[in-house]
Amino acid sequence: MAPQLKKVPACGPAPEPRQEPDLRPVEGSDADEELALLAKAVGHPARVQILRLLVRREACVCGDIVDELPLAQSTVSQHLKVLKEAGLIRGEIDGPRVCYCIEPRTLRRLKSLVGSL
Amino acid sequence: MAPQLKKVPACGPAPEPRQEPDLRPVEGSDADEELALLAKAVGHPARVQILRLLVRREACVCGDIVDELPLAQSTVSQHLKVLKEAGLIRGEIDGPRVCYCIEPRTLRRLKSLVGSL
DNA sequence: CGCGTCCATCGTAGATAGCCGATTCCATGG
DNA sequence: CCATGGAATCGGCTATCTACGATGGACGCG
Repeated sequence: MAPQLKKVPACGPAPEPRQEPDLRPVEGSDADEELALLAKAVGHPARVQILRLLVRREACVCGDIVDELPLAQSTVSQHLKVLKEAGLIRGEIDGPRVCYCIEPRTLRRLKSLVGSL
Repeated sequence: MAPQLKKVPACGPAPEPRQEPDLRPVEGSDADEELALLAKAVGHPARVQILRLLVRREACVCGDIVDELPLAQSTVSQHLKVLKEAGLIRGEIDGPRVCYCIEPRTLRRLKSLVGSL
């Protein structure tokens, strides 16, 4: 049959199954800046909700996020942009839609930085 | 005369040596809100620096924080207020000075919430 | 008492964040 | 080709953040 005619979600849940140790330091002014940047991105309930959505579903949802949140489409799009700029999520064009998924590396990085406190 | 003339730092490093498990859930809309609030408080480099300072020194520093940061005293005071309102630090009056220290419970809570992502 | 120290708060100004409706962009489907 | 629908961006408004100097209150010392 066709190679894939199903809903292959464009951005897979695990493009890197083996976890690199992430050599960057968790302290120092650079790390402080990085932690502040990531924390700021997480520092809004809607964005936490989006992150949770994307973590929960291994697959990446697209505009379903808009339906899930009590916010206008444009507002959700802005929150997605913030998360994307922080490197916490990734968006890929999947045909007519856009597919978002978490960036596990950055999420792990955030956990490391918070854990270092 | 003076009950204690030693430099007892007013807020000890461990007022609760045994760690309660913290029964609150790490998911749900309440948890999302809580995580967003804490993350927002951490979402500034100066505040990350302050937290690091207070974690590093088990003892609580007071206005030394001002000397440590390249900011005006009033600005530092505001950052301290933000952290205090988030419950991440605690301030106690220690004679003529004010003594700040981290609130280990809240910090642990933050780690739990971030870890749940 | 009067002074100096330490810290919080006030007032202000500029920047940023959050929200929305309206518009634009763009890949598909007809 | 144009039409459609999902998504990003624009414009504008309000609210919050960040920073600072200045003011004010609490405390200990001389």
